[in-house]
Amino acid sequence: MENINKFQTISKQALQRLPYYLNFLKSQKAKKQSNTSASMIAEGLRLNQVQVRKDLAAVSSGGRPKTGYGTEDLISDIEQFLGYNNTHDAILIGAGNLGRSLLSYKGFEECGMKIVAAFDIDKHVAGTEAGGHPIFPMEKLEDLAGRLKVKIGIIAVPAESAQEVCDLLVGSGILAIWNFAPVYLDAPEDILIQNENMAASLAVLSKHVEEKFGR
Amino acid sequence: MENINKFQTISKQALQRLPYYLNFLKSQKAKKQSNTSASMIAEGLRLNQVQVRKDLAAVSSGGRPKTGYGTEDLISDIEQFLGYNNTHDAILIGAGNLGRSLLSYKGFEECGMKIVAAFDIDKHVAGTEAGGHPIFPMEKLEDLAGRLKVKIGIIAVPAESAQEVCDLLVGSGILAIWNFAPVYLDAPEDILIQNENMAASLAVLSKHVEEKFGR
DNA sequence: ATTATATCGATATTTCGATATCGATATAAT
DNA sequence: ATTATATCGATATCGAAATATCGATATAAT
Repeated sequence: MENINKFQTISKQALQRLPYYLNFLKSQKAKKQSNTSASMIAEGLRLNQVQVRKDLAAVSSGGRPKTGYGTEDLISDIEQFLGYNNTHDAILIGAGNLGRSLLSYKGFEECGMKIVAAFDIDKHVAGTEAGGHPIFPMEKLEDLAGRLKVKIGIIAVPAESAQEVCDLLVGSGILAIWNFAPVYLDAPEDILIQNENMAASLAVLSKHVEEKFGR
Repeated sequence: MENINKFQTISKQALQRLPYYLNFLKSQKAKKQSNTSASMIAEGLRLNQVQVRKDLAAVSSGGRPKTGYGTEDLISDIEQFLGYNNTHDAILIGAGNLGRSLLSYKGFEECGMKIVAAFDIDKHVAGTEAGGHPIFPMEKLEDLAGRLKVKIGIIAVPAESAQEVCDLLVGSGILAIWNFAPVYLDAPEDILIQNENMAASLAVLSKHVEEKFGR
């Protein structure tokens, strides 16, 4: 059936659970489980049944009483919803330690993102390549990003230059930024900034250890 | 039902904002700003004033009307609170692409975490080193982790083996796990699992692009 | 000294996500 | 065919986090 409300809003939290469902569903498929219910996912991932059911309702309408969802159907509904099928191009800025490992990571494409070019301020780095991606000097960014109509930018530069790079990206027509620098980025409201801050995660970890273990 | 920790007076969300405050405060310090108010932080990070004030109240009591907080005092209060001062040892499992770049990342120590050893299932990898850290075979994990009294484990293995590694870590007395595998880990309730799932972040990004741009 | 004001810190309100409840229904069992 | 039940999906409730409001107070300006 058609999803009637195509502008249906799903919460960021729910969105972030979907990849976990996907992973679970794929393991179900590997086990030849042709049907999977919301309750099974909830149990496997130790989540609340209703929460899973609500999340799935936003993505698929193929659920049937007693049997649940067709495993493969649900997989493809989620992938469709997340846009894994039509790949978005991305550019990466900052080919240092982190940048290079992102460039050589092979898992992005199956999540619908393809890094098409990388840029670095360092003239010695520009001209080389990493993970099969060419690295260009920063001066080429605006022109290339515009011509390739790239919509996603990945910031892997040091904290000090992150805002500058952000401005450059916004100026080049980027719609979403994946920010690996540990700073808040100031950008227009319609630009999505997704922060991947290791320090923030670490804060949760070490606080827990402090509390459990005293210091 | 929910195990409320009475000593935990701060939410996970607030905890994750602290590193951003820290970064902002350090840039203030670099600008010779000896005092910083909650309102300044809120404006700089585009957050709600009250939210920042509440977060700060949980970590410091040095705020004064009209002047705000002493920049350096607040920095050290936050660092103290997050445990950046007394370093926790960690071990990393899985010296593949991702694992190796985590091993060579230099920023963890200033956040109070030090990777003391790495492990890998592959006999060819064990015996080598990465980022100045020795890599041991998996068999040595339990013994080493126990003797070194390590409390943090970092999982950087493929999805398939993540649960197995998790069990091993829990058995070795680990208190908190930083999980880079895109799977839900089943562990006792008092073990903290902090998931770092790139696919989840990507989901948010690409959904945004889909919505803004159509296909 | 008096006044104005920026900021803190406490309390109230709102918002939003998580959870509980319950009726509807497709399937399996009898 | 009838009945039992697992599951869906909708609605209601709950709770935590975000935000608004406001009084108290330290500092600066007059």
